Amino acid sequence: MIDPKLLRASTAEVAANLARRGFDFDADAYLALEEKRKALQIETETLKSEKNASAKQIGQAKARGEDIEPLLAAVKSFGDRLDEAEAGLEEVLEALRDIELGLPNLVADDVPDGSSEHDNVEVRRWSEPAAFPFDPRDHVSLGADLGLLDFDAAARISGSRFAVMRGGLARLQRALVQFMLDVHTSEHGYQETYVPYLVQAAALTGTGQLPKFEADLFKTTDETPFYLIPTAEVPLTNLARDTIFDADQLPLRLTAHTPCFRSEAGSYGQDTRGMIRQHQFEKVELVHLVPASQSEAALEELTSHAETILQRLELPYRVVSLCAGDIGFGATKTYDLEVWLPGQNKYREISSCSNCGDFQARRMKARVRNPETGKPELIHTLNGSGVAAGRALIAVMENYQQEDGSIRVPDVLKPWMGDTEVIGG
RNA sequence: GGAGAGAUGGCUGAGUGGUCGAAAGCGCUCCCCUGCUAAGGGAGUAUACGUUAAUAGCGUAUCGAGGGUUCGAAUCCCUCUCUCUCCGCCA
Repeated sequence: MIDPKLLRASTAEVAANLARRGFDFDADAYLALEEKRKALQIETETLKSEKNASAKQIGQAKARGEDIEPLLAAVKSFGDRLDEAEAGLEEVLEALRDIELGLPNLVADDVPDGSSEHDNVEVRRWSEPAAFPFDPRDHVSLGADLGLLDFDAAARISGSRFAVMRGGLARLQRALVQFMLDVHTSEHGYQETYVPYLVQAAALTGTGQLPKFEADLFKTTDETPFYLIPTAEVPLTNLARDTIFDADQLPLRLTAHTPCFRSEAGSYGQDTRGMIRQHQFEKVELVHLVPASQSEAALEELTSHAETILQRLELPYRVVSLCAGDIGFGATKTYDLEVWLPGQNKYREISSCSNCGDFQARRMKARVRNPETGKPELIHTLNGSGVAAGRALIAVMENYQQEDGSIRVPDVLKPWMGDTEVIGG
């Protein structure tokens, strides 16, 4: 959520910032509502104040043993007026809340202009795509020939956009997860965390997936439904919900390996081949909870932590700074890591690292006590994939493939692969 | 799933319809006293929102959550959530 005070005081500036995203904010409608809110709130609170004073007088009179009948009569008329004012106020507040929850975060000043992914700016590149002495194949073809990646079986069980993996390939994904968790916990100072995969709507509202992106989520049909997490960002970041941290508890670095579930509504026709875009995939997530002053530096660090994984795996990648038009709803600035996929002959997103500023913290009331003033202040939250295991698996398959269709096991994964040095072949 | 008990401020814990945002103690902050330490005395010590130039005043809300009764609810009624104990079941 954008700071309501800022929204109120600097409506035009906020609208201009949101316009960089291509978001059309109806400032006039908002301001009209806000004016109504102000009038109604003042009226309501004044009436309540009068009512409270009257009730207090009655109590005092009664304590003195006086006749309270005349006072009672005088107070009767308050009820209806107050009910009416309160109902009106509630309606306006709800409308305002809908608007506020639907507004994306402000983008940072150093976010490049642009309207789509084509305008994203490459920040740096690591390593170079290897030259293959043969025509590199994509992971679908490799996996099928190995007999270890089976979309047909998945389709019989669950439908499209699911995968079944077997043997060395399934193990390779597990190795990737283990490797990533170990690096982040032992070298980057993250606390390994186990979290629920089913969450309440409030958690998703806290991180910003709701109310706007319900269609992208899987949801149970209970009266109070559970939602399947689309990313561990949701439970990890919500660990800060409704809490006031002591200054010395921050910064907090959390990591978790979870499956992620996405209905991918609106993605039909995109990446239908293979394992790039699935309803269910594995991911190691990184989350930082930091005091406001530290979030810019934290984004650089978090991004470098994700980069470390790709470097150790010796996978060529590039870092792009997302342009204003491509940046996610809750983020104020985002770096995407794009890994080289020889089978597709292009870079594809494998991690997205975002600074959400206080946008999520405000929604979930996550605060830290300022040691100097003693007052609670909103924290800043960051998240990033460190990295997506499914896509990392694809990247390893395609970058480590050999002419006979077998796949070499990257050196750093060997501790989890037993005697297996090559899958297939 | 069944039975019972409970949920109050940073913590402990009082409060069963009326100056209760809430006693008392602990903790914390400041001041005084004081060779040091210990002890002692005094004052202060929630959050959010609104109004405002203001983290000054003033107002509103908050005693697990949501509804209700009442002029007035931490206190009465209803629904829900969570925690604890016992039983059952289970990985």
